[in-house]
This record gives sequence, structure tokens and C-alpha cells, in this order.
Amino acid sequence: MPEGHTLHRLARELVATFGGQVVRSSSPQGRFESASGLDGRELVDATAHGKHLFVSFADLAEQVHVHLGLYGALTFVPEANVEVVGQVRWRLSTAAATADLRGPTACELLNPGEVAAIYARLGQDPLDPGADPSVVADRISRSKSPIATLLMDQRVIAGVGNVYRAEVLFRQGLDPLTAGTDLESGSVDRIWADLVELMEVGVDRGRIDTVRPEHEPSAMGRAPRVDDHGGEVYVYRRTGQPCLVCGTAIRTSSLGARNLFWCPRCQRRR
DNA sequence: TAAGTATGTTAAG
DNA sequence: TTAACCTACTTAC
Repeated sequence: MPEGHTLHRLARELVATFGGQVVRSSSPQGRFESASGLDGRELVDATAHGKHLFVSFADLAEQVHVHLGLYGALTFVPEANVEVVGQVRWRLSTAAATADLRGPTACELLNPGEVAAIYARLGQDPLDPGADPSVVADRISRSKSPIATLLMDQRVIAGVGNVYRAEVLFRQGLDPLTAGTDLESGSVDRIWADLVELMEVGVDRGRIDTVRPEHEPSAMGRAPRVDDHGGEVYVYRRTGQPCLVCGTAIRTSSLGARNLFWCPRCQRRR
């Protein structure tokens, strides 16, 4: 679930569900000690940058910082008095709704300086309308690291995870191991534009769909297929299966302890 | 019941 | 580069 689009969607849902309302706040699991200090306060706003979520309350300078990590989740139920199931780090609720946070890497109350420090170390977010893609292009064009590594580096681009990385490289026809310095001019701009498009779709749908209409399995005479992660993709976790465009078996390897997926025929070094 | 897996990040070696 | 961490779910034994 948690690449950048997920956090932006959750920020939107938090505002829609609790914005401007006095909320109950608790930590059923007990591991978010600041939760009780937020009880009875008005939730003012929730924003996301990259994979980080920030929640603010009336008359409180500190903000709650949430990072979902690999398997954290924030789920909403349109009811009050919901039974606690499993490990719930933070629960927000009103008479009309309950939100439960499970398994986050981070759930902490941060002062303005600490929040600023997180923003300072993050790169441009494709989902931020004010983002400056030229900063990203400069940085990538000067790096010898593989484009696959650079795309996942949150200091360069904030919010891209393993699925968007694999999919945008396929859509751009790029070999994942191409060095940043070897990318032809304009490549990074096309990657950025594609990420903006794909991630905006991700926020709207709550899933990662990257397959163009002409390559949909249904359009190719095959049955529709949706991966466990909940979207329709070209290469992510499709190891050994035929490429939706050329039929070549999708390959996988490990790069920096993360799984890499690509089509050896459609994705060439240039 | 245990092991393995996952869309992530940090700190230790 | 490796291990550790946070949780739920699937698969193996």
C-alpha cells in the first residue's frame, strides 16, 4: 500500500473525515504516548510530502508525523465504538467515524523544527503542485548511480516506491541500470511527467494502475489480472510472466536489497 | 506452529 | 552490505 500516493490519499481522507472537528485520540496499543494529549482537540489539517504524513490540531504547534514503513496502514470505518482488532497504535474517532493506524515505522509528535528537518531532507514530490522538476533533472544527470536507485532515493524524489519505480522505467523503455549521467536529455523530464500522471491516478483510485488502455489484458484477448497490491501493472512482481507488450519473460533481480523488475527487451540502455 | 513475505527506513558493521 | 524494526497474512510442515 504505502507509496506516496497512499499518503496523499490518507491526508485527503483525514481532512474529509475529521477536518474541523473535535476528535477523540488514543493509543489502544499504548505505544503512542502523546495520543492522549490530543484527545478532545480539533483536527485542523493533514498533509503529505513524499511518504510522510503530518496531522495538525488547533492551538498546537506540534504535529503528528506518521510514516507507514513497509506494511503500516491507516484504515477508516464510518462508525463510533469500533472494537479494537490487533495492534492499533493510534485511534482517532468522532461519533461518526473511526480511523485506526497499525504498524507504522513512525507515529510521533514533532515540534515545528523537527517537521522542517524532515521536509529539508526530502526531494521533490511529484504530487506537490509546486514541485520543481529541474532540481530533480539536475541531480540525476550528475549522478553515476543507476536510475533505478535514484528514483527510490527520497532525497531526490519523494514518494516513489518500488512499484512506481519499476512501472515508470518500463513505460519509458529504460534499462533500470542506466546511469543517471547516461540518460539522454529529456529522459528525466519524461520520467517526471509520467510519475505525476501515474501518481495522481493512484491518489484518485487508491491503487497503482499503470497499464495503458491498448495493453490491457482484456484488449489483448487475455483475462484481466490484478496483482495482490491491487493494481494493474506491466512488470512489478510479474517475474517470469510474459511482457504485456512483447511477450518476453519479465525478469527480476535484487538491487540495494530491493526487488527490481523489468522487461529485457522493451527496456534498453540508451 | 513456524516460516516467509511485503509498496520502507535507519543504524550498525 | 546486513540486520533490525513495525504488523498481518499466506504458505509450509
